[in-house]
Amino acid sequence: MATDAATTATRRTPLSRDRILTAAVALADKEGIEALSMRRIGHALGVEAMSLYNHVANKEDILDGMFDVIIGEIDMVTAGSDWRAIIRARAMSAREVLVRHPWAPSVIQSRTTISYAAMKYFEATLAVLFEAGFSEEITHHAIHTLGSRVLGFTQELFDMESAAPAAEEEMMNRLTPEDFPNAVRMLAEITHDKGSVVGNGCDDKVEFEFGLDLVLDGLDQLLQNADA
Amino acid sequence: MATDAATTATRRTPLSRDRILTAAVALADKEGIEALSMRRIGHALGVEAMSLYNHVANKEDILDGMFDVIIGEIDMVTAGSDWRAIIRARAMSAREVLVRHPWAPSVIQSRTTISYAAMKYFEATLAVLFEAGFSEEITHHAIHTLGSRVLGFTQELFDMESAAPAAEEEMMNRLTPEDFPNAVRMLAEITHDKGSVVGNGCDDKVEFEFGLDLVLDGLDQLLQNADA
DNA sequence: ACCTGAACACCGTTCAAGT
DNA sequence: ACCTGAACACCGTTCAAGT
Repeated sequence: MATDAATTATRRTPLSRDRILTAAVALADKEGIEALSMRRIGHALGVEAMSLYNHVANKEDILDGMFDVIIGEIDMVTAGSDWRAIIRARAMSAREVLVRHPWAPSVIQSRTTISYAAMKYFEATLAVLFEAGFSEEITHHAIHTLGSRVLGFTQELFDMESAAPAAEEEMMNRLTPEDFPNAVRMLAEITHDKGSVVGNGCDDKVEFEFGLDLVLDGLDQLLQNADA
Repeated sequence: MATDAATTATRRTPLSRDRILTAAVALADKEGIEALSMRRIGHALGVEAMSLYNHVANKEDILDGMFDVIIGEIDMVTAGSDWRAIIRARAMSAREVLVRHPWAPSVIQSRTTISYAAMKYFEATLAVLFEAGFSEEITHHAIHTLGSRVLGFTQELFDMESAAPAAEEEMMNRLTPEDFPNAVRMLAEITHDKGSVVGNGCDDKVEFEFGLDLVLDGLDQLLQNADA
């Protein structure tokens, strides 16, 4: 209701990236991801589809933005004395966000680049694990295992080699020690065996086995306890 | 090269569901899932797109079939004395299949119905767990946790309530004790709290927490060992 | 019985033209 | 600076018409 000089034209709120993303998320929530088209997003905003291109690069750009909206909805709790409670609370919050937006897993899975917001999300999780005293190696394993559990992240998301070289370079340039101290710490320690399926120094098979064995160990323990 | 009376017309092999699925999988492997169109599948088979509709219902039907192809490629090992080795070998095989077909996770995630082949795959895993002596309850948890780890299965795949009522009924009718003794055993035991997010008697939040805590327990153990 | 030409209702995206 | 009409190259799908 506040009307300053810049927003006198209330008849039609000017388009913006944020408004487009908000409309896109609302449309996907209500009608499903298969109903999300440039034409229908435009319609929801009272505008033609082509107008969207003045504020977003293309549809992929919108999907990237929707991913960021999702990440922004996760409650990144920091309170709590032990690492476990913090990680658990964040994971439960992430799960709740995905339940709210059933289209999110498939959108996340289809992303080929990792955004700044996503990197920040991981940085924040790494910080908790390092703070707890986990080694670089175990932290690396843990982030893979938790990632696949919480957000359905797969190796593809971090397969930098499949990304455009320019995008990879840009990403690496943003990965400064000031901004991402924990990510840099982890990357510096993990061995770089470039022959593996995924790039980025991760041997996807090793990571998969780590998580699988963690689960199998847990199940085995339950079996032993039941027998006793 | 064997030419019996039935296959003299070698010039153009007649279309069939299998040939279409094989072509679709090959196309997705080579060009990516976004290149998979009815027109391009037809082109690969030297046929117009409309001809495909004589052998498959629609594109969704093709995607369903591709899921079955994927399942068929998993090596369902039965050899091995202990349950753990068997489950582990199957999971590793499933992972290998997904690496070979990078489009598979997104296709799996987008399926709304569960096929007979998929049900058989789960039945075979349930059999191993029951044989090992796991209770119905733990087996239920385990199948959820392993499912989300191995094939990226999410709750949606088993959300029968979101499926068409007719499809749900058909699925239930096929779930006979003769054909699916272990699935029936598990379903009979799990509590039916219909108010939950997913139907089918599963409380998705409980399943998520079970798997998450299994992982957190394992990580905590690693931390204790490192400190000692 | 199986294949297809033409058509319909959609897509994402570009670009010159409007204000 | 921002929006749009018209156009292009695609989609999935139907259906009457061909063989």
